Amino acid sequence: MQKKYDHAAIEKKWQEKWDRTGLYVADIENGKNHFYNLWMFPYPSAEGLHAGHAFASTGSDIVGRFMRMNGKDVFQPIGYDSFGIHSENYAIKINENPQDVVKRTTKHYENQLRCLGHGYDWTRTVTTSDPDYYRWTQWLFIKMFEAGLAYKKKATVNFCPSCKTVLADEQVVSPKTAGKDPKNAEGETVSYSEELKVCERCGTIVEKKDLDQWFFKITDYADRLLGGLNKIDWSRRVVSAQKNWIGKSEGMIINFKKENGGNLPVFTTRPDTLNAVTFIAVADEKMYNEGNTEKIGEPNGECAIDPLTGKKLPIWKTNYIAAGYGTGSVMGVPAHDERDMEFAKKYHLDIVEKDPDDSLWERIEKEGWGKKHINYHLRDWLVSRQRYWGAPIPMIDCPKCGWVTVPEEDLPLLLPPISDYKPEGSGRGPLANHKEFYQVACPSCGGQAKRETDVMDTFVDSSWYFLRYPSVKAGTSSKLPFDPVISKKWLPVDLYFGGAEHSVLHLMYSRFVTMVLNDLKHIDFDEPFPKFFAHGLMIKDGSKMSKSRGNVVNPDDYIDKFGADTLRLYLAFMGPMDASPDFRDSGMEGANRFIKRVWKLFNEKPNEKVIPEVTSKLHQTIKKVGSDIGEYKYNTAISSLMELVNMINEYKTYSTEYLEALALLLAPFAPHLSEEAWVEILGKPFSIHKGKRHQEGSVCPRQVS
RNA sequence: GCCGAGGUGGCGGAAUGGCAGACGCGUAGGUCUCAAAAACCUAUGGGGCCUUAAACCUCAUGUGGGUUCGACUCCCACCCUCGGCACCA
Repeated sequence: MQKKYDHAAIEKKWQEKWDRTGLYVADIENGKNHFYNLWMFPYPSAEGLHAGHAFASTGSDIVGRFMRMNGKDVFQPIGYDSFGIHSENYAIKINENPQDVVKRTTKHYENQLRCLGHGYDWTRTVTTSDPDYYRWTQWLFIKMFEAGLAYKKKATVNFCPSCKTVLADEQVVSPKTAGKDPKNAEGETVSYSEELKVCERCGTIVEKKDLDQWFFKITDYADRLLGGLNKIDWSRRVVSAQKNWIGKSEGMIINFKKENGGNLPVFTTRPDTLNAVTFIAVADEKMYNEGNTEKIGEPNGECAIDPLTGKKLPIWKTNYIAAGYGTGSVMGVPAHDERDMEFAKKYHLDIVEKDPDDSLWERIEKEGWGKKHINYHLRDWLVSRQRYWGAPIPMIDCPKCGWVTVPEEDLPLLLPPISDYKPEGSGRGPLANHKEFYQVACPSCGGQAKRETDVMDTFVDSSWYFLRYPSVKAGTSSKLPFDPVISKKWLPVDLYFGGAEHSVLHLMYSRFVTMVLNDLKHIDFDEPFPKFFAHGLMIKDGSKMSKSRGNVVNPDDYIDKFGADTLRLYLAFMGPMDASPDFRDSGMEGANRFIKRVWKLFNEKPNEKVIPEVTSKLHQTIKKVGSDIGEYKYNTAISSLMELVNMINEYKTYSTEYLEALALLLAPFAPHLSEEAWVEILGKPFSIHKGKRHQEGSVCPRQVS
């Protein structure tokens, strides 16, 4: 009687042994053939990991296992993006302190991740809300400030009335992108319109406010961020999204002289159409109304002079010019611009039909009317938040010395435990109610000064975490954010695996921070992720799996019922990793059937029957599995394994050669089953995940010859 | 409007110039069983031909053209879906 495959016992057994023997602990100091395999760390939510996380993390784990078996020293770390509004909101909801909630949720995540059977190095984890981590986030802020790349400025910014904090431009999106029904400040759902600008997190329509805020000067790096895209191997849609966001336009700034003196500069990408200009349009913020596409305007009473003809050009105040872009004014050329045409028709302005003249580019510069200019859509990164659960900004405002950094030896600047941590929406963070926090002596002159009471956005925390993993060591506190020797060896990340939803958020901020740290000589590379793979988003019942839609699938139930190997196999078999798979229960049975069939195969009475057809199929399969993993097409790798298994069964050729190879090929996808077969049935030395040719004490004959 | 990805059975998907639909799900029939489940076997794109069977014919990869001995695949035009940007001058 053949024994049944007891997935629960077998998976538990190997997970414990892997952990006990440190199978996945990377040799950071001595490893030579390094492969830094990184998956975007999750933020620990109350609900725990859902099937989308399992899909993505399994996709990353398969590559890691494959590389390890091929002799790479794989470093595959994991951590938690535990600081920030998402964790804080949940704490508020259940009326607990975020510190306690995070302790619980990270533990839950760890358990879930372990149950999936991923090969993480649990000796080097990162938790962004841990003082030993965020002291270095504060260090980063100080470095930014010292380099002149952090500044506080009063500006018109986006404010979310529900989150009661300002947002970065990148966190303001269309309702479609947010994946939520748009809501007004009172939390009522409003009718959908693509024009609406909402908070990426909660879907609430953002407000404009004039507030004093901290920015990072990412615009200084606009051109490098754009240029760097050409030298990295990233999914095209992400490259495209970053290009669009940076939004480079090449043109000219032309200085029109006003009739009564003074200049009026305009930015244009079409100086060759200067010969058809008939008016000047300037932005008027009072007329500007979000989402209103009806063009309105009125003459401001002045005129500018056309440098070509000397004619007077009326200046109009309008709502169709964006104040924050270019110079906030444009030259109106109805003949070559639809919007100018629409405006000119409505207000009966002149329309001059003239062909564009390329020689104008040169002439305008020669005559001194204007000069070439490159404009970017990208704005500086707003990093301060009027919330509690984040890294305090390490800055002190002294009436005498101005803004002074907290001395590095005083880091971490601890986030004090307070009970009134809920946001008020007053434009100030909860720490602003705590004198004992903000009343400090100026580190420079010793006089009475005031500490900044805003905290940093969670995207600052995650902008550098990948630098920390290799240098961190459990149970030790650090003297540096990252060790220069270790970083030189292990960074940049060899393969970054994650979702495309962070295209212009985390993925751009990380590139920016890396470039800055490179300029400051802390690291010797300027692209953190030379290879990034964007997996698809998991779909359930036709829409993106998300908590707000209530269509999340908890992987735990499936692990209980079928085991992690079945779940992994099912997730990997659904389609190519960059597609968006639709989660269905029905397919799970098929994956489980395959696991059981393979188990049965390993338990057949061995024979040494070798059939050329099967051998040939085996070799094709070996080739295909390897190349498919390299392209993240696990579905076809698995289907070829299924074909192989079908053929072995058909011919009843249970030879050791076939079974060993099958176990090895299956190991990245179903690590527990293959380990059990390898060690317990085939009698091979632990562990299959070291790969056949790289096991201690076992030398492959092929390698000897 | 601009940039990017895509469109193939009932479903997920395979095939990137050479037998379209691999592999899997589902469905139908069968074996086993007192029965069911599980497992296994067989069939499974549409239409046609045929007493039966083997076989055969024909249509079919979003639409319309083209290149080629041969096109899901390459070229041109268009339609639709998804992602990003957008009164950005």
